[in-house]
Amino acid sequence: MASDHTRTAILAAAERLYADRGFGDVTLRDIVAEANVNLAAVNYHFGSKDELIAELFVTRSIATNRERLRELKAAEEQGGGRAPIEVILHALVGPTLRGCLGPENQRSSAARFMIRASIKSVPPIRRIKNREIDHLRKFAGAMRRSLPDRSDVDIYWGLNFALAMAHHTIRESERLTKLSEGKCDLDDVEDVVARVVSVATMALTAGRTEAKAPSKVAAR
Amino acid sequence: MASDHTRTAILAAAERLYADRGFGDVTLRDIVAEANVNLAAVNYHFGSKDELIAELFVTRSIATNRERLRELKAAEEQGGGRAPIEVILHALVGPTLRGCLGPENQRSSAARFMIRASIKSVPPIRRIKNREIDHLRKFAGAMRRSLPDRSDVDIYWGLNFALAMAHHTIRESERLTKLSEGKCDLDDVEDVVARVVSVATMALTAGRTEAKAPSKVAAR
DNA sequence: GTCTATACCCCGATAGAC
DNA sequence: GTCTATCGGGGTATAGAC
Repeated sequence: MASDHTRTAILAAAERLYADRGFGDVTLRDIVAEANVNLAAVNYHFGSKDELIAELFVTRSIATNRERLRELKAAEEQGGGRAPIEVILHALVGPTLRGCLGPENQRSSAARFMIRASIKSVPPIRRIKNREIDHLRKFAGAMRRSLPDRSDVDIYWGLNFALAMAHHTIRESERLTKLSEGKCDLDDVEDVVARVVSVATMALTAGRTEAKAPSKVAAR
Repeated sequence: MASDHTRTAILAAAERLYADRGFGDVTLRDIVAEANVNLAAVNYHFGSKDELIAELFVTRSIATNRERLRELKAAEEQGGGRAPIEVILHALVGPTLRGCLGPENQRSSAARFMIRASIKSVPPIRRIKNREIDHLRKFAGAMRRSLPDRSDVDIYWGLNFALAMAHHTIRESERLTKLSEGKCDLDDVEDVVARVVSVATMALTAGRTEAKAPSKVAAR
């Protein structure tokens, strides 16, 4: 209880510093100085630098996944076990986008930490992401129930593209702002969510893509 | 001439080792051992570990961008300065996907290096990517000419989503394979290209997204 | 169980001789 | 251009104090 003051102080200091300066530029010595604890305490409580990062990541990650499933479950219950595809996609990408985007000046250090994590992807984070497959399978199942005529392959590609748009937009938000000279407003989170959901829905509902066509288009 | 044998040997060894084991797990000492050169030679020729990685990345990156522009130019000339949107998108994502995907067993170490680079994104690589904005602007221009009725904002979002799908599919190809239990065939590159182009085209040509709608859907 | 002091080893970088 | 030697600093491991 009072005893994990050290542990908590390390987590708080680490999250703040990582959010501000990234993983590579923050040393454990920086963190322990900020938290006013001893260097060895990090290894005692977390085992290694990577596992400290992992701990921060999972905490936030679990919260997002819980919110995703909450929205998904609510939607399927309301629809009698079969939700509209837009609503499923909304549950999939909404929590993630809402957790990382939004007005810059009010972005929590937790949010900025998650953006860094999206970009850098150190080993422990990839490990955790790979364990997320079971979580994604639940969405694949809901999508299959929503679109029973669609092939599994199309479902998976739709899921992949939805996540692609959400994560890439977070990862490269700075570049998109620069490229569009500010015309793309990344602070309007609900607009971004709507755009991603809209495109992903089209991908999943449009007449079969004639994917196998050679399409030698523009091949010199 | 004979003098840059050292330089070349370092580049070759570095690319191979980074492709196999990633940036974090390969030390300069590993590289110089593989290349049979002296440790200090790396800093003499490249300045730092990061700049060595950057050199490898730009070489490959420039080749891809050249191919992209070649396809774009050919398409616009053929269409009298105005190419179909599918063809523009094909020129945008085709070279990148072709350079990183394909049958696993025939993937060059250059290709595997670029996949690592897509995932890890060390500082020098992000620096280079930010310089790519001018390159992307050329595609935005072509897209605007192709779809003159579309707003700039929609053009930029379409461009963003096209790149998102391409890069995310490369980054997370392993996860998609696992998730779909092999049903999504990432070795069939032209199929992947066709899928990305198809979805991005829909995103850009479908009736205006009613993006600003609050869309309180599923909000508990 | 917690926390501290300290030492270890390896990494990237550099200086200076050749 | 190339090499040897070395430096500062990073993460990690351990021994022991509370």
